[in-house]
Amino acid sequence: MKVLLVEDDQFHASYMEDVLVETLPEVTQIFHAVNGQEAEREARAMSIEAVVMDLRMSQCNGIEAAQILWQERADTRILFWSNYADEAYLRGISAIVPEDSAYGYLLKTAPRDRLKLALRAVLVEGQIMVDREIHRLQRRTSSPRNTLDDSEFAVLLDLSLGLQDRMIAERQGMSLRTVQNRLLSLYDKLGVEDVSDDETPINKRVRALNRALITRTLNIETLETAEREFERWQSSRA
Amino acid sequence: MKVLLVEDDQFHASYMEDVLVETLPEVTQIFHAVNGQEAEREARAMSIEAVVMDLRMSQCNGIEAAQILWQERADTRILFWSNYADEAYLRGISAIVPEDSAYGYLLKTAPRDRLKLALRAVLVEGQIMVDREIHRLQRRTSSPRNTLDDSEFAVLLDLSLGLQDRMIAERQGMSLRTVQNRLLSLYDKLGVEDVSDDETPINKRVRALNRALITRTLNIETLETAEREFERWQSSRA
DNA sequence: AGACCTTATGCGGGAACCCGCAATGCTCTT
DNA sequence: AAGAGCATTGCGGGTTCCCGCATAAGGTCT
Repeated sequence: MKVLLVEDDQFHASYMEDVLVETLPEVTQIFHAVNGQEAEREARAMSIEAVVMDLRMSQCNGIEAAQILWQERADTRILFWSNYADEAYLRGISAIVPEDSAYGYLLKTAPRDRLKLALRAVLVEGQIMVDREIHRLQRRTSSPRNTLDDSEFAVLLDLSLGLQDRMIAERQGMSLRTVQNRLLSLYDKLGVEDVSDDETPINKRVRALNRALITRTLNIETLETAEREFERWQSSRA
Repeated sequence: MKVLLVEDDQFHASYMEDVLVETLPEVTQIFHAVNGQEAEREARAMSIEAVVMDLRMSQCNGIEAAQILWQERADTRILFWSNYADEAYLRGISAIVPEDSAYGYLLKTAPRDRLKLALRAVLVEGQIMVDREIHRLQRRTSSPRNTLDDSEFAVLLDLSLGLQDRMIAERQGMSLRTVQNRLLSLYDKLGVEDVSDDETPINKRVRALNRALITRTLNIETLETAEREFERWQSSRA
């Protein structure tokens, strides 16, 4: 089995390589890439079917890279391996994972044993495996039922790009007023108060983006990805 | 000399420890911390005068930790050591560095030789040293003269918190209209177009925050820090 | 079936925002 | 000293935003 390791931190890369050879005797070759473009080239040239992917890299981020890999062959098995337990990453991944593909999401702070287990489960057995830390995070209830549903999240993405209500409505196929209702529930779930302590009114749109970032519902990579998707959508109609 | 190493990634920590003992025979003891609170305690208990500090950590971030250390003893020598060349970090540091303190900013991708040099220059010789990669970034000219001056940056921070014009004016001691002028130049420098390609008007405030994040003028840690500062400011008047 | 709840949508108004126009005051040059 | 240039501030108007109120459609429970 050939494995592609996409990781721009040399220490983490060599650690992972070490664990790979120790854990999986099935592995015959390990290829390297330090960003998304390289990963794409390598995977195509070497017909890779198992990948370990860092999420935060310079250039193209891990989620977009994974999307390209899965477009080319949907049965690619990918273990995402990240420093951060951002809800944004998990949402990004579940938005692009093909029907019955194998993938996993593990934190870099996971102990060696759990890493070994995840490597075998995902890359060899083709299972789906998500680090408990991350799963727990998704179900958190810091404020009452603050889990965003898909349409709310889509509106949040559009908002974060700076789109106005009218454009969001057009893009989401909603009426103007519905978009505004979504925004209302977004403000609620993100904990956007209409006034701060000291009777200071705030700009809710900006505040919503701020809160989404601080709670890790969004992160900067998400914004970049959303931007590119918006441009594609915009050019695909005219 | 006692050195405190603040770093939550074990690989990077052991690498740094390795380089430290190899490079600086002056070092007698190396203490460890994995976040800002620990760093504060250790530094106080051990009367530390030289620190190597990661910037992105869970809990308290590196810049706030440094601020506390410098408040307790202004002659502490700190080498910041980060994965990311965000302008936001550099601004955050230069905003809190005391008069003639020694500090440095180095990327983790820097080669071992440059790291050794920086360690000696900052921790032993008390010089100031900023990685060329970062310095270059600060002077970038992707769009014409897009370097924000201090007052523009302050307004950007307030905007990113979701403050309205009136409140920004009060906090910055400007008139309402002046704040709006600052916003105008912010929109200009951040490349906020009034319309996208396809005649799609946008929400400039949100767009400004979006652009600031994508260009790394701000990052999420900056937002968190700004939030705490705003709360302090707000409670210190009433 | 009828009461009830949730969701989508329309309407209207008050507040905030964006920004052109213009007046004032400061600095710098000639 | 006069004029050019820039920052600061006020005013006014057009637009967007936020949201209460009201209506309609569709689902659920008794």
